[in-house]
Amino acid sequence: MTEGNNDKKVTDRLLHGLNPQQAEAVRHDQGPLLILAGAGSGKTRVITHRVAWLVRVLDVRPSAILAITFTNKAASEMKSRIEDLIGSVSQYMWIGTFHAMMMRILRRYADRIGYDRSFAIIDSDDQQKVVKSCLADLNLDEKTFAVKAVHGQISAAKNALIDVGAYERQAGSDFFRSRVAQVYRCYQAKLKKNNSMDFDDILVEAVRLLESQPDVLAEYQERFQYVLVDEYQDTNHAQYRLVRLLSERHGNLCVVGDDDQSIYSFRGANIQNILDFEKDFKRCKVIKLEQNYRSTGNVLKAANAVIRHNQGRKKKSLWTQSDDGEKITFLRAEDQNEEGRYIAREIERQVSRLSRKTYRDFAVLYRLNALSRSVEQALREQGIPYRIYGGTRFYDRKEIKDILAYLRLVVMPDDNLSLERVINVPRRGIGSATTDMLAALAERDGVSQMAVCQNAARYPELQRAASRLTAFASLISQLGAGLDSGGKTLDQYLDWMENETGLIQELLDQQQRIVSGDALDRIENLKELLSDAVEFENQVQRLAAPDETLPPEERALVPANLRETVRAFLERAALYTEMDQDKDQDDVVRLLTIHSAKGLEFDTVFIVGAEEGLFPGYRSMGSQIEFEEERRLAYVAMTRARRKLHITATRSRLLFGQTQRYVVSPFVREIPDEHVDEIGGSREGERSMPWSETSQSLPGRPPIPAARSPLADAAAYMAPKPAQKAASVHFSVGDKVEHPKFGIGRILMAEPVAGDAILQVEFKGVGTKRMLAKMAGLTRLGG
DNA sequence: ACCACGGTTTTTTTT
DNA sequence: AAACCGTGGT
Ligand SMILES: Nc1ncnc2c1ncn2[C@@H]1O[C@H](COP(=O)(O)OP(=O)(O)OP(=O)(O)O)[C@@H](O)[C@H]1O
Repeated sequence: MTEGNNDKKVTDRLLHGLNPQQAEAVRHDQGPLLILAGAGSGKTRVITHRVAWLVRVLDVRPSAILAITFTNKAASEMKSRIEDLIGSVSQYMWIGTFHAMMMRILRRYADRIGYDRSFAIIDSDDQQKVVKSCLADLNLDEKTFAVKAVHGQISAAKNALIDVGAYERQAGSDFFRSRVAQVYRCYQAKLKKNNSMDFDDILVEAVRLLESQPDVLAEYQERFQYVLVDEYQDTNHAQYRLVRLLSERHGNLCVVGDDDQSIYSFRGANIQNILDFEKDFKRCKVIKLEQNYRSTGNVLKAANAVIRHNQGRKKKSLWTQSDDGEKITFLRAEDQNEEGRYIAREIERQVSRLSRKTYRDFAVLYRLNALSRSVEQALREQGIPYRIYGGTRFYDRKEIKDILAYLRLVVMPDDNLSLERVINVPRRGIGSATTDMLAALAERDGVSQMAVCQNAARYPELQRAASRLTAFASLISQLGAGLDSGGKTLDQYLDWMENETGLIQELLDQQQRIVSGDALDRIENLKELLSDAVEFENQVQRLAAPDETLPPEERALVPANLRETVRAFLERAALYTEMDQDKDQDDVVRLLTIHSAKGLEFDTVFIVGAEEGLFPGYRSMGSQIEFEEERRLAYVAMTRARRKLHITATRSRLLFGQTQRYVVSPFVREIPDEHVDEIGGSREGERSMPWSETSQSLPGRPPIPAARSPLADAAAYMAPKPAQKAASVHFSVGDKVEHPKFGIGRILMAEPVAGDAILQVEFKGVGTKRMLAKMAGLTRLGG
């Protein structure tokens, strides 16, 4: 098949908006291809167009294409761009993260390597718990063997594809490592017994599956004629192995990346993967892209000047056609409050001006999540809508994890980890003595803990606790019945469950006793999960629509009933972050770490906390390797800006409970003077300038906190907030109501919460109760 | 079994 | 500063 056979219009369209090097990369046909290029040079665009080209011009079957992205968000963007280019046949392609793609394979074949195909993915929280219980089993002291450190070792080993046996051999008689090896062994055994994998296992077990099952390997090797990997500089060894395996048959592997943007070594990413690609894949073609389309001159030249200080990188000469644009503004602020106020004021100024900027044009980037606090506060005071990404994922909040654990328990009753999580949440009088016994009995009889609960009466050891355990087991089966009884949507089911389990009631009680100030937030989060479920079901329905021409193999993965929808929902909760579901059109300022900003771009970027010790972090300052990774991080941060870059540093900062004095980050000092305007002091040394000189260019003393605007309040929400169904709750204080259980009562208080309302109702002869209006089953009595 | 208290520890970055 | 852990009283 040659290009000549095809309509010139099609080829023109697919090459439109590409420079000659990009076009060359797109048109490349057989054999390995490395696209090595600096920031903003259109690498991602090349992958997208190349995929379209393969299908439209080279007549490659869409299902023969595997495209790996770094985040789920990047995957959905790529999907929709490709769909724009070639239409809905793009549905047949595999586009996603390594983890998401390997899950597809594992869901089909995990039984070949000793898992049930419905295995669960455990999150880092559960990972820690398992490590802890292994440490306890092995009588290892958590002081000497810090849970995080041990888990870090295990995770690193997995990323490097070192299995338990190999780790044991390597550890030899080394005191620490040999014990870690024991924990590693125990940890894997426990996961397997619980039919679970952790995040790393998704890759490791996929490798093991492919390497041990020749027919499975052959199937996918045959299938994937073309494999493309974006952000290749941040792949780890397991991912490298997967790429090799999957592309081996056809040899059409295209990887795209920038060694200067390798910033995930803490997660096992190996920059050598991209540096050695030419050696690794013989007859490899290398294309460099050198024109930057993203940033204005000053931004780009400054970033180039900084990254040039790194040793052992592949030299690139990035240039741009666009003019120099505005200089970078560097602010030396007195402290974090002034830094925050500067940002808030600057954003407000740009938005209210005629510069036609909107909030979504701005992003604030930082090295540590902890730095978001002060910025957040300043934005809130100015009434600027914003959203924070990172930190604790929405799905990782305690209350969300609790309800998800119930959900998992309903579809997989044998999941001991989930059972342990919720058996006493809310309080059911099942304490550690009972749970320990429960675990021991399950272990002894080789059954799941749920099975023991179901037959608790038959275990004399359980004594009086037996009835509580049976009650718990019947709660779960009752929840299961609700799942299969039909007629419910996912969000309705979740809503029902949140009440049935007593989780909501517990939070209501907590709120009443003012024990926990965030009980209300938690209720809101639980309600937010319902919105999330609505959105998820909509997506599922779109996929399941009869006009979607999915291949049978893929269609089998689309949930056909509520039970399957629940499984899919759980899987998404394990794999997705709020960033992945981000609606770009939401008009809010974005606050995120530099790591999570990789691959994104914004009109105006603020980099905060540019102080030595923070950025670069003091830990990295002893090692050249780590110091250079910090510099790459600076490079990534700077190159996110399209038009304007602000960098701020404080003289002293309150962080982690102490105020410390800081000097300006060396990376800032590496920017040539001609690209920078300084405010508030020099980037050099500590010649502390008299503050009064510049103070008029900055906001005055802290303003009296502005009334919190509703806009800001809504935006302070971490997760996207789709329109909630209009609450069908019109109760107001003083209404007379009837409750199915408590009888007649009067409403003392009504407080709106996330599309619902918390009611405080006084019932005759029963007392005061708190309940959520929608689920309470109240009827208003005509007065 | 649960809760309150006090002392200790934490802090990179995340698919 | 805030989150976490273990302890001892109820
Ligand atoms: N040939 C082109 N003409 C005009 N604009 C382009 C061209 N190629 C890419 N761009 C634009 O340049 C910007 C950066 O592109 P892209 O995100 O693909 O770069 P990248 O190399 O993946 O960047 P990074 O490595 O920094 O994530 C995008 O806004 C894209 O639309």
